[in-house]
Amino acid sequence: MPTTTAHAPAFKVLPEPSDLPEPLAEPAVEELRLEHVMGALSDPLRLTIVRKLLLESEDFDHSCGWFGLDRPKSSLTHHFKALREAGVTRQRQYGLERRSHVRVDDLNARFPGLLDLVAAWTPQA
Amino acid sequence: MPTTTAHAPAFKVLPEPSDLPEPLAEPAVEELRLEHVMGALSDPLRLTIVRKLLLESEDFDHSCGWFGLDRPKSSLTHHFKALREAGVTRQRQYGLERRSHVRVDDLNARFPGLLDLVAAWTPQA
DNA sequence: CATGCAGTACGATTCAAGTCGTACTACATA
DNA sequence: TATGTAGTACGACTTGAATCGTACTGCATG
Repeated sequence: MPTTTAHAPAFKVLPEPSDLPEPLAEPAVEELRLEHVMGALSDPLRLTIVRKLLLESEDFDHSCGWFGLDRPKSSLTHHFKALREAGVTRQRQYGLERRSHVRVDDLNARFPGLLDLVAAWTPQA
Repeated sequence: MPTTTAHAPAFKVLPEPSDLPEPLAEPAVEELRLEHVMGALSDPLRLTIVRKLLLESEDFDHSCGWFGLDRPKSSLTHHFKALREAGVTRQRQYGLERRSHVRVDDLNARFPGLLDLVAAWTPQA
């Protein structure tokens, strides 16, 4: 509690269950819908993102700069949000960066085999 | 076989490789694209159609009336066309009816496991 | 404190998709 | 030949997605 700094309303003093930042808003496992996941994965850029995470992530989260995608930042925000809202990726805020990883366990539990298809995907010639 | 009915301009005298009508235009197996298939399967009505074909078709083609979908005919045309153009279904013209079936072998060859996900899908509560 | 950096927020534009009504074709059959 | 049937074709409308520029926030570091 700050002594009496008139404006400051104690931003995030909730006890954290782990040392990781809280994930951004996302559907719970049981809320995952095949049609939404399919919709998220019907875009080549998003397939590229998810595949790269699956094949090269080495179990780390990655900021959207890591992907080396040649698109304006606001476009990337749009696509990463689409993936998160469909439940394909989880995003956490690490200071300045918002890092993503694929919800592998959740997706394998609900849609077994789906991620294998994404990993095997190759962009159009 | 009519003997010599004056007007008849012999509509389909091409030699048929089998006794089935020719399929309507569709992508070849090697042209199937995951993003297009995903896009076709990102719609609940189309998931309903494909799942019903997978679970209840008994290896027969089915006209679009068979599905009992409560939508205008022109909407159904739209969705069956979307499925066919993505390569999910094959359509053949049987006289008046245009019957559909899922391209099970092609899809299993290119995207193994995908149809299992569709078969396990259930519409939103 | 000024600059740079990672990313969001907002708004504009463009384009595709879903939805449907109406009109039409082609065939079957009463 | 008139009616019904299974479906397409076309056009209109509406909604959502993709695209991007610009402005902004919050933090780090010179």
